Formats: sequence, C-alpha cells, structure tokens
Amino acid sequence: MDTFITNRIRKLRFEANEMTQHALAERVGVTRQTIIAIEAARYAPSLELAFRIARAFAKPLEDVFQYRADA
Amino acid sequence: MDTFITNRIRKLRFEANEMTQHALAERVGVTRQTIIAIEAARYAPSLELAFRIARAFAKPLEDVFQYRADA
DNA sequence: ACATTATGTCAACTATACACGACATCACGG
DNA sequence: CCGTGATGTCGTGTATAGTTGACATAATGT
Repeated sequence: MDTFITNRIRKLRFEANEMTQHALAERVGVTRQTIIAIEAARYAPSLELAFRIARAFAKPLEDVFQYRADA
Repeated sequence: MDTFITNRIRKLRFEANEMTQHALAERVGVTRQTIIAIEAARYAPSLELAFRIARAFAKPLEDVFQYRADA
C-alpha cells in the first residue's frame, strides 16, 4: 500500500542550482511543508501540483514522478 | 478558478474500441461516478489515478491530461 | 410493452492533500 | 558564541478526491 508514487525532486533541486525547498515551494505556490512531505513521499501531490513542479524544472511530468504498479 | 486540468478520456474511450465508463472504472479501480466526474472535469484525478488511466490507454500521462496555466 | 445497458445526477460519507503556526536540529559565518 | 538559513516534525484545521446507494433518462433489443 503506502504510496505508489516516487519522485526525483530532491535530485532535480540540486541539479537546478541547488534550489532550496523554500524556493521551490514559492515557485509552485505551496508551502515549504508540502514540498518536504512530497519529497519524503509521505503523500503524492495532486495532479495539478505535479504539473507545476514538473514545469518548475522544465521537465516532462513522468521525468519527475514515477508510478510503480505493484498494486 | 474551476480546475486547470483538461483531459481527452472520452475521446480515448471511443478510440479504444468504445470502452464504456464502467469498463474503464473497473480497469483503473475506481467507481463509475469517479470517471464521470473526471471526464466532465468536475475535479481533477489524483496523480496516482491519472497514471492508472493513462496506462489503461497505453498513453503517456501528458497525452491524456493537460495543464492549462492561466492560473 | 418490458428489460437491459450506458450515461448522468444527487446526497452523505470517508480519505487525503495542503495550509498554518510552533518548535527542533544542524551547518555555516560573523 | 551567537544569528541565520535550510531541513524536518507535530498538531489542527480546511478543501477536495473518491465511495456508496438511489434514482432518472435515452437507446437498443426481444
């Protein structure tokens, strides 16, 4: 169960000139705690937020978030 | 403002041998009402469900769901 | 005329994404 | 030694995704 969504946000933040969680949060319009929770995969973002995060990194969505289907 | 996610589910259902809403719902593990609401864009699916729907059509996620960013 | 299938609506509920404030830790620079 | 920035936790509250059951309607078939 857990969550079936993984992500590469932390990696992409460091590749993107070491963008901080706070900076990313501001860019995509959520709070710092939300970015922390998503990075830690405590929960998956909404589809809309996933799109905004992917766009913040100028990457296709499936490059940032992966779905592992062992349902 | 409404929702910023649009989708091509209805079109893809008919292209996929006229798959019914009920059949799609079963394939992705949600109820029929959920598919109706998403098709009608009354709300956006979760990221996880979006991945499952895209996979049901064997399409990349961004082929099924679009984000329009006039926030 | 009746049954069935596909689509849609409504209301009440549960689960979860996200906000907000407070507080803790660690690294770094002055 | 102290301040600040970056990361993380906890608790509580709100918004929204998704469920369930009931009911409506149009289209098709027998």
